[in-house]
Amino acid sequence: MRAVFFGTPQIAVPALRALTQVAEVTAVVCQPDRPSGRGLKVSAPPIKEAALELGISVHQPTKVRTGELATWLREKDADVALVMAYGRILPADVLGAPRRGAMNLHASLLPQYRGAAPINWCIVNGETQTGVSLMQMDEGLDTGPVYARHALDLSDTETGGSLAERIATLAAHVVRADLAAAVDGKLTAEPQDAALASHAPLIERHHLQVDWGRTAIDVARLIRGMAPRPGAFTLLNGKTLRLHDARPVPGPMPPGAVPGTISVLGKRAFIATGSGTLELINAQLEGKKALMAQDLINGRVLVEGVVLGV
RNA sequence: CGCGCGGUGGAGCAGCCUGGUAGCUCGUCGGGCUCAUAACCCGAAGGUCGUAGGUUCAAAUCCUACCCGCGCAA
Repeated sequence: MRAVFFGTPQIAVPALRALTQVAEVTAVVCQPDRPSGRGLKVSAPPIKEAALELGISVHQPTKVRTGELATWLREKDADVALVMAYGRILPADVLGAPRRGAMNLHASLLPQYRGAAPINWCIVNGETQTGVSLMQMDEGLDTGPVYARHALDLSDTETGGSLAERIATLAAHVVRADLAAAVDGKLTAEPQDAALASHAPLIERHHLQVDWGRTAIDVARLIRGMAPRPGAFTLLNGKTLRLHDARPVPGPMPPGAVPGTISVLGKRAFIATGSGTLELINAQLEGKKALMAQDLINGRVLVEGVVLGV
């Protein structure tokens, strides 16, 4: 089997490595090197690094719809294009270029959580299960027929980061277990039931700001699902306070506390919410490193009675 | 040259603007107190104030350069 891999970030690296075990990977396609980070230094996507290490040639088209990419891909004479977190919606001419088209590894149990950020949103929404789906790509957003779904149980301590690692590993397993059969036509792709579909949109900054009027459980899920990146946040005296870890604690709310109010008890910090109390475990003030609650208390970043969110 | 913040005993911070004795909350070690504690009291050790220059009688503090960490934005 000859394959071309499309992907960009770290999460797709294990799948690429797995693909090299079950197919001849003739090329890797990823997003161009871009200025990024502090100082806008140009940096290469993790998939590029991995591909070069594996001795595979890398293609980084700027545009995907000019027809050039489709022509390039046709010349590769591949049986399949395997796509995971490439970062661009591929047009029909590209999808149709390999003999068996393009297949996608998606980090959810489709048709749930179609879209850009299924890993984060499923934790934020308190799901107990998610997984990886292998599907035949069509022109829609994660709408193609599904060959296989592999499920994963979520604990109430799962974070976006920990789940991303598990998803990456599982995706690699799916490549080894199901890809060849799908390409050979031994697996049938079942159409998704659109009535059951849900959407996991690209995360924007307004999604990340905590609303202390929500319940402690909701806030904790938001923090966990967005940790460690992109990270939920609140405001502390007008500065950004990124929230890395927190958990709801049992017991009644302090009477009459305004949501967002901090109370310091010994070495621990508690925050009143719209319903229930949240213990802050780890947070980071802008310009500073991430600190445990005790350090924030010692340094008087967190003091009794301060209200978060303003 | 994208914008901004920071580097002070083991941890987190204050002090810097308005140069002149190293401060606070903890931790550690020793002693004491309490039926008990998210405790409390007494004492001790521990710091080239990121690095290198400069200004000055005197620099954590003012000036210059560099190194490192972080937030935002992409």
